[in-house]
Amino acid sequence: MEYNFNEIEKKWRAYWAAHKTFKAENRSDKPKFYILDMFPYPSGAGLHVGHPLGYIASDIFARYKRMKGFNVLHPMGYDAYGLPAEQYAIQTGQHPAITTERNINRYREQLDLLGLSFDWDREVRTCDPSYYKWTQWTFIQLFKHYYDEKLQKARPIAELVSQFEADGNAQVNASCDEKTPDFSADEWKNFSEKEKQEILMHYRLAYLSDSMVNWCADLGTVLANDEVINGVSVRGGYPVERKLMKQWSLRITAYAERLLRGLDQVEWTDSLKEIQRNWIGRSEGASVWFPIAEKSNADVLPGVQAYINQASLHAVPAFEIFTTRPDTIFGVTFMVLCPEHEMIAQITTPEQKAEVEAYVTWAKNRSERERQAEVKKVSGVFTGAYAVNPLTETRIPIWVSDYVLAGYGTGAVMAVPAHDSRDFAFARHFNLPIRQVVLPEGEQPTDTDTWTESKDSKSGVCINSGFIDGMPVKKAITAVIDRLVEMGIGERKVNYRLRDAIFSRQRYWGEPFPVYYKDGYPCVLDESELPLLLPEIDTYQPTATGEPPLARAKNWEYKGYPLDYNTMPGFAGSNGYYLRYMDPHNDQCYFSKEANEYWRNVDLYVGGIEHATGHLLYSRFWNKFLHDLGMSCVEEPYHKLVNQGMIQGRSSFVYRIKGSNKYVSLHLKDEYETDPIHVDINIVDNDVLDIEKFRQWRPEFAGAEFILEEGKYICGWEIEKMSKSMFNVQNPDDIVEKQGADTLRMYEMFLGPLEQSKPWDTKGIEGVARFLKKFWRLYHNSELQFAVSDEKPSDAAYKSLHKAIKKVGEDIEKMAYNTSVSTFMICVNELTDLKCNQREILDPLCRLMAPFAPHICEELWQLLGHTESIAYAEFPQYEEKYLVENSCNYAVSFNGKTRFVMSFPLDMSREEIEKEVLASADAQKWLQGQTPKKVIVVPKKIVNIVI
RNA sequence: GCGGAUAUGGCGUAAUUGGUAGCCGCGCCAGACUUAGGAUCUGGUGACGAAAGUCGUGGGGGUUCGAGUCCCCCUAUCCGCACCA
Repeated sequence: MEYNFNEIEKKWRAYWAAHKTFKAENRSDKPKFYILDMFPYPSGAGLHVGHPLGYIASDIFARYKRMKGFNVLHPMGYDAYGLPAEQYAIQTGQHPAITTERNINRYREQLDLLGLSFDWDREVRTCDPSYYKWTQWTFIQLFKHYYDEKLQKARPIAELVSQFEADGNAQVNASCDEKTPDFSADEWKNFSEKEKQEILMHYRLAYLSDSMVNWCADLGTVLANDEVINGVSVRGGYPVERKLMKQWSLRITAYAERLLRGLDQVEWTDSLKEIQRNWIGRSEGASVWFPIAEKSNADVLPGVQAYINQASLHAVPAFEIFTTRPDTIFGVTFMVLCPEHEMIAQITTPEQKAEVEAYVTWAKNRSERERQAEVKKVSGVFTGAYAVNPLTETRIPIWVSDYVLAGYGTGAVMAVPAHDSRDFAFARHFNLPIRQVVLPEGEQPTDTDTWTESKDSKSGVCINSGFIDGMPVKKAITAVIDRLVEMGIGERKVNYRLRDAIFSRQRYWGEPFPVYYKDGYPCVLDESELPLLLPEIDTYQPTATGEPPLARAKNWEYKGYPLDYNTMPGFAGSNGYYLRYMDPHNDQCYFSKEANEYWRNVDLYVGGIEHATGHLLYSRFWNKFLHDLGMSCVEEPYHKLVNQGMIQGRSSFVYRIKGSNKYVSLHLKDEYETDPIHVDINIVDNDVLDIEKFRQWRPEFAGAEFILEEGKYICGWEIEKMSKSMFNVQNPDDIVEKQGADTLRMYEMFLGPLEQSKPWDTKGIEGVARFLKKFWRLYHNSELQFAVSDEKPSDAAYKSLHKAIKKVGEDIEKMAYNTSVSTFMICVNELTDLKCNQREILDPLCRLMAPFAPHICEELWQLLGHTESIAYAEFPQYEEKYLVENSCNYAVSFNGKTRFVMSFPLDMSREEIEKEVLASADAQKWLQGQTPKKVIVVPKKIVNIVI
């Protein structure tokens, strides 16, 4: 029989489905292996060849692990909530559930064509009530917990309440908002219920607060920081502005340290870990309180300590700054507040009031985009007020400028113009003093007036710095912090760039919050009320009064109290999906303890790098929280993570002569003025345009004329993103139809290293198709009848097979599948040349290739007489004895340049090899009578003769 | 600006980790079978050269008997972060 992939693939797809071949059991004596793909958002466009790249790679690994005797969990599902379905609903009025369902079905059809060994019985969809019940449930737990800094763990909020009742909050060491007030036990007891709730909100891990959010008017919703790039939304590219809104947030910052430390325990690429480290942005330094100077015009204010001691710091007007370089405090010549800083109004002098207000208004109204675009432009205004530098006891002016960010540290900085480029630029622009306090090694102090930029101060010794003069930077940092602590105005502090995750979206297509409002403060539903179903509404727009779409829902209330109008963000559902796969049908709990303790965490996670700061951070946080609750037994959810590269498109172009409907072939185009026009790659073969199809392609090309070269129209090409608009999309369905799924699988792997981006070459796949045909023919005679003999194979055949087993085995462990495919090609070429058709070779070869090309291998496996699926057959083991060589080809080089090759027995001594090489005619020719200065013989490798 | 990665034929890539650069495939060239080929099979294919040979892994230095691989400097491209105090 000819290799009929269509029939074979159809047959085995049906077989696997009918036999539930890839069903994973939660109890097994086998070791477990959990291999997960980042589940897709089912878009309306369907899959192109780039999407399955990771799925195929993980599938090969899953199939390999099964053959190695592991109980493999390899599930798939859908990240089904999200903006595109809702945007489409707004445009068409169609319910997003309907379009989502349709897209999922299409995805499933396409995925099924690829022979992926998923356990579909475990499928999850984030928009399914039986799934989002647990997303809502986790939200409720977050609401009911706070983070205990001492235990480094989430604890029930009730424990916090007991502490408040006993001692107030002075002794409490918990993650909370900056503005959390201090209170005693008595005060707590006298608070009203509403006041108590407001206090607790400062501690909850899911909390409602007025926060500065990224408001995207075009999408009608707020966005999390990772959903905004360069001041515009990641989805759609709409402008984003800062706005103060009451929103749910998740206190992910409480976990910053654990999120950072956990990175040391996982096998991710360094670049990905680095992205997360940057995003978390830990910096060590000091928090320092600068007192506001009293109404004194003196430049030097001795006795700061006495001034501070007059009252507790909080009574003296003062503001807090964060610095990583407390050692430069003697170089502080002014202070800068961000325009949003709440003390501005309080400290600004009457004379400066108008100017400051104008600046603040201007700065606040600028979009993020404008602000970021004009980073180099210096702007600011003097408040008229002064602070006291507590160490120099001098009076320093307080300015307002938008180069200080509200979102980082305290929104206020001590400016050290000599050693900070931004402070330097500001000082120069407004003519403020610059004072050098760090002297790099080997330099002499210079007049700061002559400087054109700030001086690096990473290392060196302190100068002009009072008691730390002469100290190296590192020592000075400690010394200054000690002094500040002593004075009662500072402390060591670690600061993070990471912000809490804004968790509300003013959208319809997402999980409703299990929250109602009683007397104006939020309460969570009882767990028994879950899931809180997403209600039906008439239209998916905000209301006339600007309320989110859920405000349109009828009876959207609980026991007469209004329910929350927001829904959760797109990333909510994906946070814990990997846990739910372990026990997807459990309606009593998120997942059972047994299932979790068996599957533990994901051993191999495959997906795109685009989730580096979103999903991968939130999901780790979510899991750590569930770990604190004693539910998820392993703290890091994804042990090994591989980011697959993108498959780029190879676009084809025709060149239209300007102002005409005439097209000139690639190599002649420079003789004309032309415009390149994208042309559908389906009407181009090997860069040759099918002229007739081009004329039919679109009405405007119907009358096209051509200037040909050698009778052909040659198209130009360029590597671009694979996208419909560039007409360079390859549809996997078409390839499966034309070449087969096994060919597609192997070709995707053959393109290059998994983690690299590489273009899709429409021609290259034919080489893989030819290879599979050749592979098939190994098992067949010239009449194409199945013909495998039981004769003893030759040594050469054994060697060829075992070379391949060794290499492929090593490659799979490294996921270096591109070299595996080429190894198969080499092996099949060799066996074909050897006319090998022996069972002892072809049976293991079939198993070796089964993870890559499962359909054809199942078919051959059956022809070989096996009755069980090859999916659980034993992966072949290589035996060293077939690979032993008794001679080696030594490359003989002169001064490092290879000249010829000589073969010697492996056990030949260096001396003998040297003698024989030098005696050979080839060597004599190159020596030309000279005596070699030195001869290097590396056994089993090379001979190098130095002359 | 900071951090990370990458750079090898016309193209995608490979190189036992310091030891014969270019495996495998595409493309290209030639041949076979064919009425025909955009099918199939066989052989060739880094550049220059008639050949002997010379040159050759982004560029420049270095270490070494020997460097695509190690070290230093530079260039280009991609990615992440970016007024982060």
